[in-house]
Amino acid sequence: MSEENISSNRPLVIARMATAFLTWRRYLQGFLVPYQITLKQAYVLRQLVKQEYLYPSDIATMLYCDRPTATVIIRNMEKAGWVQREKDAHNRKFVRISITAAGRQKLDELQASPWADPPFDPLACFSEEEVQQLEQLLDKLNQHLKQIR
Amino acid sequence: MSEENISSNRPLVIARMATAFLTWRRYLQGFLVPYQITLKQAYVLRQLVKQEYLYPSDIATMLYCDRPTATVIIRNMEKAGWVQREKDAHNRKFVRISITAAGRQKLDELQASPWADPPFDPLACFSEEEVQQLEQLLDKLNQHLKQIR
DNA sequence: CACATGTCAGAGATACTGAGATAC
DNA sequence: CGTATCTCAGTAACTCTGACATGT
Repeated sequence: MSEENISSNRPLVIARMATAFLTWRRYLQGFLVPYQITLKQAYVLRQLVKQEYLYPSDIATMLYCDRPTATVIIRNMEKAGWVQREKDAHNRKFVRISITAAGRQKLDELQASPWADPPFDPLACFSEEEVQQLEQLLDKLNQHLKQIR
Repeated sequence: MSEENISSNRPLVIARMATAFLTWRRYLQGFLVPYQITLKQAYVLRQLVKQEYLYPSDIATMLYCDRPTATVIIRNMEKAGWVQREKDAHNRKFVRISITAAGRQKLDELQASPWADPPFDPLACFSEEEVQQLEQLLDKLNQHLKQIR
């Protein structure tokens, strides 16, 4: 998106974040093409290895999507055999999503790909100080944007 | 996307830009729901009033998508009656996309909605100086990311 | 009952690949 | 001929709305 792109009049700043984000996303996605997996799915796998299990609503939060959307994404991953779902015995209105052996194997493949360690460093143009500056500004922004919810 | 979200290991910075961007996009999209138009479509309309006509490849660049994707988006807008396509008389391999009367009317409606002038200012948390800092950092980043192409 | 979690159905916009027609 | 623009077909993932079943 060249300039104001998706956003409204004033916040060209957000448009620039969009450009950077989308560029980076496309770059990473390119590495995953041979592996028949999407970025979101790969991200979920990466989280599941650390967590033992997650609830669908956790995944929705992580992926920044609605719960019905998360259901679809989880279903696609279940079809691929990477995750499984089980009723939570302690609270039966919850469902535990956990990674399978096939899912672990898939993630291992991915970890050996450039996706896990991209040859291009997006922050190479910055000094350490600038990185911290940017981080702080973005944190402040996201904190502010929480009011939107 | 809560934290590293869609991105790879190191660049949590980009993940934060994703969060901000997606939050803002969802916020704006919400205003457009009653109008039966998407953000991308509204953005294209806004550009077309200024430009008299655009080529599909221009639109692809603006929307940060491939040309086939732009074709689909343009087709959807043509179905809705907001744009029309004509062969470029000077260079017949080009197609001119221009806004119709119905498209102008639609955009007029939108301009009266909060989409055109959102009540929430995403940058209200920043001083003028910080806004400029952020802009500069983002420009630098995008400049750097151009090497990816 | 209220509330939250998860699912389903359905629709639609988006995104990509691969191929091909057309024009320069 | 080589290149660029645009389109089409087909596929698939994502996204949302609205409704609903279930469990606390």
